[in-house]
Amino acid sequence: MRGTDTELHILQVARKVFFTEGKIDATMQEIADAAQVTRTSLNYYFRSRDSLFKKIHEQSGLEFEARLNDVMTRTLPFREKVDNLVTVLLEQLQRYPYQEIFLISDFHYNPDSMSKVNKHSMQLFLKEIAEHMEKGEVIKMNPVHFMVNIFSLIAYPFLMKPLYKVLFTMTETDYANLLKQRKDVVMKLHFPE
Amino acid sequence: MRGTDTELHILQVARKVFFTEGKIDATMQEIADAAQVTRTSLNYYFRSRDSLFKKIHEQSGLEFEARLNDVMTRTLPFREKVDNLVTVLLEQLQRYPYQEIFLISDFHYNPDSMSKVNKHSMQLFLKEIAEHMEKGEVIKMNPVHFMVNIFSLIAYPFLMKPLYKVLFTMTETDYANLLKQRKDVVMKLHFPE
DNA sequence: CTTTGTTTTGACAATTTGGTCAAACAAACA
DNA sequence: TGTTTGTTTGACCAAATTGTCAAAACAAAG
Repeated sequence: MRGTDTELHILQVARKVFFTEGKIDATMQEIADAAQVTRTSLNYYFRSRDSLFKKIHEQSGLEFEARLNDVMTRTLPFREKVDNLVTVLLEQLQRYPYQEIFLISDFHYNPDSMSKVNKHSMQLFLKEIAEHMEKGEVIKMNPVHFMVNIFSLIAYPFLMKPLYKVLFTMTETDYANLLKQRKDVVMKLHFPE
Repeated sequence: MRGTDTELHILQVARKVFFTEGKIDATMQEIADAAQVTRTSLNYYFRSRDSLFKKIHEQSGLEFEARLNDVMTRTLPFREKVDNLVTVLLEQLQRYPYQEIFLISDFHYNPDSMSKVNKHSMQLFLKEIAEHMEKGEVIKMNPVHFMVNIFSLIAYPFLMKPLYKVLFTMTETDYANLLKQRKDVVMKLHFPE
């Protein structure tokens, strides 16, 4: 596989194994197999498992954060802004439903990994939410609750898919449809008719 | 330590390590230390790590499910019923915030572990929700969305506590207060004035 | 065709983890 | 007191996993 950028390829595959398939404790061998390289190659490109994981973790975190920042800081009518925010969330979770879980699990072993999160644009956005609540465009509540609501209502159904499919007796496509409707649910709950 | 019920003690400690502290891949040694017994004792009482985990998993699942069923089938005014449901959820997540996550992670390796979930009382409750929506007591939507909303709005903030504390720049007590307000948020969003 | 620097590979060592076992132990009992 | 029963322990082994290394394979440049 010379010539093609193996390093990038491995990163993408590993990311998929971890964050898409949710194989939280995938071994180097599993990742190597998935990427169709030998395990030794993994150590050649990335020193250790830890190093590989950290790289993916960080890269993914930054990427996601950048997209969120992007949406939150763009000048747009508030409702559209929230709409875009939800879209970004949906896309992200479609691709990497387990990323946040990893973040949280990892936290117990690297408690400082959170500290890098950029809080500034969130603070600005919270203020913006408050303003639009004043104007009556949005249901009134603590803006933090508003954000927590959006994240929760979108992310959790993705996480719990295996369980909820059974609990509510739904087929794969049923559940996929349900997920598609989530944006609508979120918007209707928070924006008064 | 004869006389005292070591087995039960170990179960409780292990459960705490797994589901409360979120140490998703705690080793036998870690659990042994936490329970202040030797690792060999763990194998004496429970054959293997797998067996120990399964026992906790199953026991916890049944316990939680029983509490949910209990609430959903009790005859009560609908609004109080939902109120109780949320209370049960809150208590459960207060104690074992990571239980559901384990369930999901585990799913990849034991896909059939979900099949035991009791779907009957959920189906009944979904019908009940629909009826009360007809009467206009609850915001109208697909009852499945209603349930997913409740679970999501309550559970996710518990899971994401480490991240959200940082993201929203909150102290421990600030966040604890936020969590206390979640029931109110859920109710206000779904029950019209 | 040879040289050069990079990539890939297989064999190996080190570590971690889970599980077994026989011996030691303590309490209950004959 | 000596025996039985259930519990605890430390010493082992086996399997899985990670990481290293030197040699081989390779592609491109000279």
